[in-house]
Amino acid sequence: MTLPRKAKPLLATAISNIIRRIPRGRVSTYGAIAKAAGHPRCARHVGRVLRQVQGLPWQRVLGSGGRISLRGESALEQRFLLEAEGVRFKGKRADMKRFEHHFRRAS
DNA sequence: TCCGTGACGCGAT
DNA sequence: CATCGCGCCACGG
Repeated sequence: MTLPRKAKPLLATAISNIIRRIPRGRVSTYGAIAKAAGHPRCARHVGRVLRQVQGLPWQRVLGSGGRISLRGESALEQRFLLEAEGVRFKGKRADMKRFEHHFRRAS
């Protein structure tokens, strides 16, 4: 039976799982996460997922180039948390050369 | 179903 | 470096 099984792509789940793979002391970007999750054009959704889903290492997700996308105090907290786990910054951006996490095909 | 809304990204100015 | 504009796309009202 050609079951029109919707099997929702569950973008939120895919994205959440990817984010959970970022190890302590390393970071990634919205775009890279969307891509690794199999939804290369859904960078904007990564942010939404981070707000909805609790328990994710949200502080390890940065904007392109290692920039913090949050504003105000949240931005300060994110930077504080990252530096606390060893991530170093160069001006306003994290040193991606050394701290960006590169996802692999099959975890 | 249509419409506004983003924790975005990137090129142009 | 700071801004702007536009494409992108799942969600919720």
